[in-house]
Amino acid sequence: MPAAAAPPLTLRQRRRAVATREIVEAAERHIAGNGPAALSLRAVARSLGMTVQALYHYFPNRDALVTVLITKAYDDLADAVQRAAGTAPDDPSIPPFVTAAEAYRGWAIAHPELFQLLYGTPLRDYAAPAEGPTTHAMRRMSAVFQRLLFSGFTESQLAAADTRTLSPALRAHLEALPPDGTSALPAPATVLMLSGWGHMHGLVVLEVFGHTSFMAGHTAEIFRTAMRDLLADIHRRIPDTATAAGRAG
Amino acid sequence: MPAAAAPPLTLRQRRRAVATREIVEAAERHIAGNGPAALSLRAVARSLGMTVQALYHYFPNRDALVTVLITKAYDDLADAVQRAAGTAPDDPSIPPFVTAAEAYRGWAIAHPELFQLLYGTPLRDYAAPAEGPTTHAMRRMSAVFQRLLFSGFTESQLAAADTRTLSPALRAHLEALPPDGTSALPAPATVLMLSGWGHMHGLVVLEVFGHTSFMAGHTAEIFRTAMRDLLADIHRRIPDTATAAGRAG
DNA sequence: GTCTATACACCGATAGAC
DNA sequence: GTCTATCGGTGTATAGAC
Repeated sequence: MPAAAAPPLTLRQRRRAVATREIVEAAERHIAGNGPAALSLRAVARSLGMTVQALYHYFPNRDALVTVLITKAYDDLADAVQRAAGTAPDDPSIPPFVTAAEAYRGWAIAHPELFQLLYGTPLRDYAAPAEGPTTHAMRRMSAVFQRLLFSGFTESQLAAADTRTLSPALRAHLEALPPDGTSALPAPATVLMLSGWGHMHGLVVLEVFGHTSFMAGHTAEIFRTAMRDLLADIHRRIPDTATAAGRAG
Repeated sequence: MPAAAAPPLTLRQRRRAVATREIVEAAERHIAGNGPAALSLRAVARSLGMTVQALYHYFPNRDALVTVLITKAYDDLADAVQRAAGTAPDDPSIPPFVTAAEAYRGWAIAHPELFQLLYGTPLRDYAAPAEGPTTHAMRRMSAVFQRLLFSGFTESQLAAADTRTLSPALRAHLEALPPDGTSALPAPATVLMLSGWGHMHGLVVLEVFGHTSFMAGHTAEIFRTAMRDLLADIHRRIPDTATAAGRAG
């Protein structure tokens, strides 16, 4: 064989990458079918026609696989939100923020078990790696929503947003946070966004976890209504200035 | 359920009731220490110094125990909210609704594992009995919040609340719901309450499940601020009797 | 890299002796 | 009512053959 380095290591690595991907996909299928709590290396191996021990060659333990799955799910969700935020809605009367929020809800409903993996009861005996890549996906979503909620307002407008008086400690804490978007957000705006995040997330969580079954097929309409109101309420709390385009209507 | 006037119990029945109560309490301790997913009859038996088979004499299977635990947790939570709603706040500037919402949050933080049992990922292989007593506790909380949000407004005011236009189907569905409080709620008010429930619940869920750790010790203040704003936003959407016109912005 | 085999823990549930 | 014994299943993880 020609000694000239056609790197066999690369081939190896590629085979390994393919196998790893297949394992992850099988794990996702298993979660989708049986819920996050039922995830086990045995089950994944079974569904691939392998034995458990083969998997240990790709993942040192169950936690490593779970970490990959959580990271991927966070990224999928952030992708869905970001994509929706960049797509012009069919109905021009629907604000882009509402479209993005509906993408959040839509992803959760389309992948309820993955959503549970992210936002449900933490997995037993699973310790998430500190400061993992989940933070990265969170920041991406945060940046998107930040833009959709606050673009068009100046920093001084946002700083004057009508939240209740914030304690100096809270204000200091908020202003010391690393910025998610391009620039740091004034403390009142951060509070508004946090509250709005809770609002959006809460409605989705209640629905996905089955606590709004009495609302039958009307949850989409309620969600849209709530998100439009949320947006309006946040904007109402941001004062107009002479130069700012009027938003009321 | 409170030990109100009950028919005389035989000694056997009383012993059995005591034993049952001890089992439930042990199960609660185990959940509090290890999370809902770790609940098993074996573990409970161990912590009581019994064998598993003894437990089967009190509960036909694991699901029966879980159902009792869930029911009790719902009732505890509803009790906490109801009690707070009936207590005058120390600070008169805090609306009773905010006090009740803080009781909801407080209970969740004090009993995070029980809160997970109620609102987290559904337990694997557990099928909740249809229309169980959980509905009862939900109705109680609903009635409390309904009163705290809407008392002082007439039904016609509530009917004119400024939600976006609701589809006839949704409106019909909402008005056909069995009333939680003393009287049926007009459709727009129900939408506002549902949205508010999601808002409150979402902030609590994010905190209890560890997604707001970056807010350190400031979550209480943020929650209070958000709940005051929530209340104000709902009230702003309910027209005054004098001027029944909707507001534009 | 993948296999068999194994060790050791856990679980729900049942049968039958006392 | 409580016990021992047992069945059949889950899981994580390791050792060693090929």
